Amino acid sequence: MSVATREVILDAAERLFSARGVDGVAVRDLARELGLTPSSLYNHFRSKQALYDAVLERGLRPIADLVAAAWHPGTLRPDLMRVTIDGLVTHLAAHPHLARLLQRSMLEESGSVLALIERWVAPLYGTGMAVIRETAFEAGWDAEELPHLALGLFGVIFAYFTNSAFIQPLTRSNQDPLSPHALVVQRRFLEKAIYRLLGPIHQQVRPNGESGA
Amino acid sequence: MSVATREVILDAAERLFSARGVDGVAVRDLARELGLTPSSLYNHFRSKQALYDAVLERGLRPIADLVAAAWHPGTLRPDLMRVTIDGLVTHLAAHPHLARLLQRSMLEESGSVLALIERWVAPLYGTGMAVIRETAFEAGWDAEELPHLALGLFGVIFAYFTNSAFIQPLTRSNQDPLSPHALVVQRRFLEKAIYRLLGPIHQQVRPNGESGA
Amino acid sequence: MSVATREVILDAAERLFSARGVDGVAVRDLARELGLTPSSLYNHFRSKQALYDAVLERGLRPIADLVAAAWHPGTLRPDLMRVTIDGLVTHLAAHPHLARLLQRSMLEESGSVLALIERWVAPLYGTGMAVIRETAFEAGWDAEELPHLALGLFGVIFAYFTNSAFIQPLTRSNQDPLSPHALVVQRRFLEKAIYRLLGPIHQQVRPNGESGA
Amino acid sequence: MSVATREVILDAAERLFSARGVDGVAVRDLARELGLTPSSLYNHFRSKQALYDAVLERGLRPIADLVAAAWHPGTLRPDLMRVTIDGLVTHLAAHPHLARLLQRSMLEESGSVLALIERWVAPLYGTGMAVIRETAFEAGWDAEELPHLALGLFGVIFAYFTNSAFIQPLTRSNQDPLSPHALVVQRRFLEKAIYRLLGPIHQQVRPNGESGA
DNA sequence: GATGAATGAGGATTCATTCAT
DNA sequence: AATGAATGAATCCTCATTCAT
Repeated sequence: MSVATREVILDAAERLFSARGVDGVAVRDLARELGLTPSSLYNHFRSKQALYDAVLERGLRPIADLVAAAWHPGTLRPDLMRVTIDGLVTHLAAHPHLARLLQRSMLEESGSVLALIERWVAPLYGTGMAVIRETAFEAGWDAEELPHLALGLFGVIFAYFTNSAFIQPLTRSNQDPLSPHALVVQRRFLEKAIYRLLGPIHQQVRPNGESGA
Repeated sequence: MSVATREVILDAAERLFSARGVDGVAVRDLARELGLTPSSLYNHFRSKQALYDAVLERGLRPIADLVAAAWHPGTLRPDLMRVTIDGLVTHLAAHPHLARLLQRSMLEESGSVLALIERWVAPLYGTGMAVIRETAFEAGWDAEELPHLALGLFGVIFAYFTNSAFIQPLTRSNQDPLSPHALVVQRRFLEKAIYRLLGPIHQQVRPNGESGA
Repeated sequence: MSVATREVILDAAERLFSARGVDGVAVRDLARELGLTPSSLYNHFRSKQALYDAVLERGLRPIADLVAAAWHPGTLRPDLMRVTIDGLVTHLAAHPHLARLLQRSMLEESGSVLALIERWVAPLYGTGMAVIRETAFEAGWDAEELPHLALGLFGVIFAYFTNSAFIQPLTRSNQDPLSPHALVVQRRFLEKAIYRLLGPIHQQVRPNGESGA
Repeated sequence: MSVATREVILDAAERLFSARGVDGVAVRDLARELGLTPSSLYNHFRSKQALYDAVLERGLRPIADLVAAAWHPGTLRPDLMRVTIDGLVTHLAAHPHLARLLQRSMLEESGSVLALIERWVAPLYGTGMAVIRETAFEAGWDAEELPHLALGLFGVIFAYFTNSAFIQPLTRSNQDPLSPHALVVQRRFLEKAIYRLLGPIHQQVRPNGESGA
């Protein structure tokens, strides 16, 4: 029973934190959302910060796992990449608050987030870089460009989920950015985009006119 | 004198707001940083919110201008794109807090940010979409993919400046992500990446095996 | 079994209350110290206040008894005094928290402490005054000085146990103020001091130069 | 003006803290007593603890000064002792809360009080011990008894002011323990008592029968 | 322009206590 | 006897803002 309650609390917290930030959510609000008093909440989590940590951990661990699964020591097959991307999109769509939560935490500067770096993002970044390192050279990237490429890929992949809710009012279409169709398009877009960024150059023409051959 | 003071205040506010968010910065902190009392600050700005608006306006207007300049009604020359990217990178590097400030504001949900959308990001998004619309079709993108592409491009371009400070501790190199050399690399990376995403497909092979013709 | 549990609880409560005061000890702390939950504690004591009362009663009753034993209606033999002092020192040394607990309760102003006054300290004070009254006149004290003398004696006798823990860091010696030797010295000191204060003046010279004769 | 306000606040705080302890006084109560809101109080003192520290400092410094004045390097004239005692009684009577405040602080265990020990009580204790050391030997005290004597003297001197308010309901007389007459008596009592404890033994008979010669 | 003082509206957290199990 | 969950009342403190000087 306890674990269920915990999950319910984490759900609400994830939703509110991702929407308004940790500081933007009063424990009172969270409690009201749960039909509890603030004091009762403190019987489940020692502090708002601890609750935030738990939310981050629960949300980020699957992402880290997902990315980690893409890396099989020795053999990195390119088709694994697509599977990973697909999994990622599916996960982010299933947990619509996650991307914003992650971006928020990356903007914070509290000591707790530094711990988060160590625990969750570091392995994620490490794996990502390993994947990139094995693919990027024959895709025409220089060694010193790799960290930039990594951040760029992060941007391409996450920006949609992080910012589409914000952008939506600007587009004429009133489409839900997480509708099945929108997700199909996003998945297709991501595959194409990442292939262009990480795939072999073949006869691709470099922007500054050098031929890829 | 007044205008100089105003700029000094805006500088400090931009730095603090980008680092800790609007809610994370107490007027007290800001005043202390400026060697003033909170009361004195109110001689310059009617409210904290007004100060935040001014910071956003001062920071975002050049970006909007920059992008707007890339769009000459009728003729969209591809070389303008590179100039625009260059200008953008230069501007973001010169105002290292801007990207974080923008991302923060895109995550907020206050009514004031909705106003911001109308005033700054909407034209920016409009222009961006116009540019994309003229380039993307012969680059092999479908119409319904364009909004996804727009967000993706936003991600590629801004992610470096938004998150590099966060990522830096993870990389072994103790390089300043805003050092001249790092900026050269980022500029080069961005040009290549955007060309890959927006340039003509020529004989590029599509990821799912369809020929580009 | 019940009585043993009760004693264990009272022991812990006495220790914590004397160290941090009633308000300074959360029921939670007390429970944790006992390996219980706060709720469980309430199976043993109706309220924190009731627990405090019990602690005071258990701690102060022996003192009251001790002092009461010194007074045999009619004959108050001076050697009984020394026995009483000895017993008091022994008791305070055996219950190192008692003196602080008593001093704390004398500083409080809650209604409950007023009840405590009636029940425990009043007879103690009464007996003490009776003893003093029978001894002090031929020791050279005036009638109106007697209450002052009573408080002075209380101070001499209890100050060591109340404050030695606080003073100890100031003394160079790292001696435990409750070590057997320290107690021997304290006992000797107290006997001498009380004899000087309550003993016959004989040829003692008064401070202002009047001869005692 | 500011300094006056500060004094007013410290006065009220001293009164309340001494009566109910730091934890027993809500900032709200203190503010109400001053005709302020709690927030306003925080414009004058950074925290309740800082206010408490200031109260202790203001209250204890004169005592430390007083005792320090009794010690003239080299010559310690016994008549200075009486002057010191007189001054102490006068000061404690003029600041009726001080003794309770001091006793309270000696019972606390917070880190702040440890700092207090270093700053105020340590020199006080040092000077006291120096005085005692020069007087006590020919008064018949052994070296190892001196710390006990010091605490005993502390008890004799302070107990009246610390506990008289508590004891008063027990005495029949409804006399104010701080009335001028009561203070005269207390002063006389203290002089006699201290002379008995610290004066030369002459032909005094030791309690255990040893002759003083 | 600058500032000290005041304040109302929160906001996180603690705590003693209850009650159903 | 023990306990997990719930809670109302407090408590300390922060903060944006105002206003008289």
